[in-house]
Amino acid sequence: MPQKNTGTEELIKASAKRLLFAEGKLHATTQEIADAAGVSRTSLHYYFRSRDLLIAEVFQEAMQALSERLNACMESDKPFKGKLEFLIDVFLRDMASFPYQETFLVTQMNTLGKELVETIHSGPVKNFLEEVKSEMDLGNLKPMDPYLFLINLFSLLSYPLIMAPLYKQLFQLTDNAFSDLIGDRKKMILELLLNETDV
Amino acid sequence: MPQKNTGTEELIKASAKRLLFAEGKLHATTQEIADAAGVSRTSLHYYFRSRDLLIAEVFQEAMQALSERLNACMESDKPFKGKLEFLIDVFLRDMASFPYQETFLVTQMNTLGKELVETIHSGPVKNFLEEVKSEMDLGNLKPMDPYLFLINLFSLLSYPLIMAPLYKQLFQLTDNAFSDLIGDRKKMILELLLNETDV
DNA sequence: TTTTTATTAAACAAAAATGTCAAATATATT
DNA sequence: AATATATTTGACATTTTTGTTTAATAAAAA
Repeated sequence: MPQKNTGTEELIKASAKRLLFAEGKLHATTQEIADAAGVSRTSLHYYFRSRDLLIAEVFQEAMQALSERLNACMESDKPFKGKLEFLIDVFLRDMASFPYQETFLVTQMNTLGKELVETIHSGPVKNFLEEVKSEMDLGNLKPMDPYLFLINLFSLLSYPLIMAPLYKQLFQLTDNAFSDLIGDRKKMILELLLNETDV
Repeated sequence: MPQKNTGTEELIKASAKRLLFAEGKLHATTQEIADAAGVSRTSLHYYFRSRDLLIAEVFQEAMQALSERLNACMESDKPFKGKLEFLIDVFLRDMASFPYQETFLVTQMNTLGKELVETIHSGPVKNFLEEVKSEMDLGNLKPMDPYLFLINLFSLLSYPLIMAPLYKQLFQLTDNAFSDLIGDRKKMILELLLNETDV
């Protein structure tokens, strides 16, 4: 393992993430990853020993990052609606660059066991859920199980970007037509989830 | 290729679909598929010549089936709300048995080109979208681009089931707790999408 | 400059997955 | 029952992917 840091290790991980999360090549080979990083396949082994270890590391980092992103939004020092908007902004941006990240995580959890991740869970969710509950009591949100509110929120945020190729095909929409369609997703989501007419 | 029909060919396809769509093993090997079907790997080659051809056939069938399911719901002889409920029922049932079908389709479209599917598109969507528009004009639905209504609908239907393992982990929910949560999904979706309090 | 150390690469080895073929088994037909 | 045909299998071959080793290159330290 290297002691000096030339950035190659991070470059390889970043390239792997690009292939896996951005392009949706969920089983990119070591060769493809090395090519994407512009290094030889041997370097990949030098830094990570095996494909499995590289994938495991990428998985762990993605899981950790997701959890932290979630926490950062939910713990931010804002009123509820501000937190919500922050969360939407953050996750929409993330989905735009890495639409297949969640898909990767889930398929990994399916093929491998869940041993890898048993450490990870998002703490601040509970507090945020309390806030959601309060907002419902205040009549600002439709009353429902606060977990469902969150799941609905993430559904509306993520799914359209994950399944874009499928719906472009089924609905016969061009790339541009589709982009226009989901262009103001934030507004759409807020209108749907908040009990207001003007958000 | 066989002339008599002993069901083996269908059995192999069904087993492949179970692995791919139900268990989310998006790159099941020929051996795994053959094992799941209880036949030898050679039979798989006898019927499909190669893994690629088997996958292509499964892909095509799934795409076709999806499109037809969509059409059947949208063309059904019911008032709008009936169609909508029918569609929700059909797709929720489908998601319960094959949660990773859409994921498979999309990742295939990403790795392979889109040449395979250029024939497939859902015709009756356009008519249904007209109906959606009418309902909006009548004030029964929040006004928005009708395509967005559809995409929101599918998001709420599919995403929670696709990402179940991830959210169980992040929210620290048991299988039962999660099932309870999304138990009455239909009611939830209708409440969210329709401009009524009692659906 | 030489010596050490980190990094990369090319060649090779091993493993895993796919694909082929000839023979065996089962099924139907006469 | 004998023959023909459909189906399945086991053994082998090929290809693809992964992993290792050894030597070359580049960078830093002495």
